[in-house]
Amino acid sequence: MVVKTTERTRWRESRRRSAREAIIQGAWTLVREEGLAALSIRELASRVGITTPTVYAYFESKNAIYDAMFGQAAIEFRDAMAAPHNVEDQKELLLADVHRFFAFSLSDTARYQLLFQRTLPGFEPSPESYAPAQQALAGARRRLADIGITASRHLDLFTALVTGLVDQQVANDPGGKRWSQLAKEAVDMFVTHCQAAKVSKSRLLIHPAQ
Amino acid sequence: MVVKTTERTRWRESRRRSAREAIIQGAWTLVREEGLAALSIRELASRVGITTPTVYAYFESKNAIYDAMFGQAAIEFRDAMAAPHNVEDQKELLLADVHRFFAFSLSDTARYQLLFQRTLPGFEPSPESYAPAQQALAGARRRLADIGITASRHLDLFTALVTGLVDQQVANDPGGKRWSQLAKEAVDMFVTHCQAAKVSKSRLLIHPAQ
DNA sequence: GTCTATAGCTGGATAGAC
DNA sequence: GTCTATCCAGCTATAGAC
Repeated sequence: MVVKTTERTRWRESRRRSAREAIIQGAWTLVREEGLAALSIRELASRVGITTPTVYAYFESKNAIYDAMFGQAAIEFRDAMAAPHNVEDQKELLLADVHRFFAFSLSDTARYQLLFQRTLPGFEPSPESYAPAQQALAGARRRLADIGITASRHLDLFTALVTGLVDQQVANDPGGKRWSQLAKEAVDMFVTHCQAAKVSKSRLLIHPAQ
Repeated sequence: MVVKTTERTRWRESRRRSAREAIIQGAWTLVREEGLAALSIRELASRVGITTPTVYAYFESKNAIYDAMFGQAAIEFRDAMAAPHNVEDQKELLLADVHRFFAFSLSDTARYQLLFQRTLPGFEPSPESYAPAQQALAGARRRLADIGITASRHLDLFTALVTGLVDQQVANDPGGKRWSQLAKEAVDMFVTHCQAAKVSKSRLLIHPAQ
């Protein structure tokens, strides 16, 4: 009861800023501790210091909470990837982006799971929540185009390579760098391959009979 | 009631072979239809034509059912990957393995999810169930060694690349071949890269002073 | 807006008769 | 081994008082 009182005091303080924000924050700490799928309205309310009906005063359903979390995470992702770099070389920029993706993913694996793995049964993000993530992917496409990689199959190969590395890292060695340390080698391999493909293609254009 | 009767008839027939087998089969059809996490003992029992206590006569818990499914899937995986090939070239063999992995994964995405994605909260396969999968991974390691790729970082790069491609395919285009058609290009890229790394390393050995 | 109280459901698992 | 009946816990969500 005493504990409840301090929680409610905290609640009233945070209300001055935003009640929705406070609930979302509680949801994040909960899923970080107990897993993304373990979000429970009761547990969430109890931790934030309110009751379940109050949660429903701010969100119409549990999936609405997931959607708000997704929207927040997508904005964080876009902003993290859009921050300016202090290198010039185009290939270095691409590698820096990959490192950023690793850092973003590993700094909060629950967020990573929500954003990039379709693991919540029955949940689909709303278009509004999804939009910022699409902007970030468009940025990646631009980065590749800047070094002359535009073929759609190469974009697909790149996403598969990078998400494959990050997935392995998150799933099998979340605190280490067994796969993240392969980022540079992987980007080198990929860029070399794409440029070689381009050269052989231009040779074909010069000597079409070959 | 009439329906129940026919289900129980089917049950008695299947009992002659193996009760556990019949329950596992029902579990597979259930998770294929409703998702891996949606396995429910009640629903499972109802579909197979028995009651929940009967299920507990054959499996001590729900996770024991998952474990039996995992063990069966791991054996199927090992056998699928170990079947003989009818090509000779070592690089072709590696590519054939990748194609087999795609085919195996896409032919049953629930099975893929159980075997290769850690998505069930609280479930860990027992060592006995896991063993066949390890044998298959050892086969992949041997295949890479046959073409001179032995560096552990290259094994990690290879698994990340292949699982990345398969993950994208399973998650975003399960009926198509948007990523599976990149298998050959990806394997070429990877093998070329590893062999180039080897050449430059041997050069360093010949001229250690650079 | 926030509470108490509870509806209504589904889940895993078990007791005990047969 | 298989059933009926049930326990107990958890969940989302809501009714209605204040």
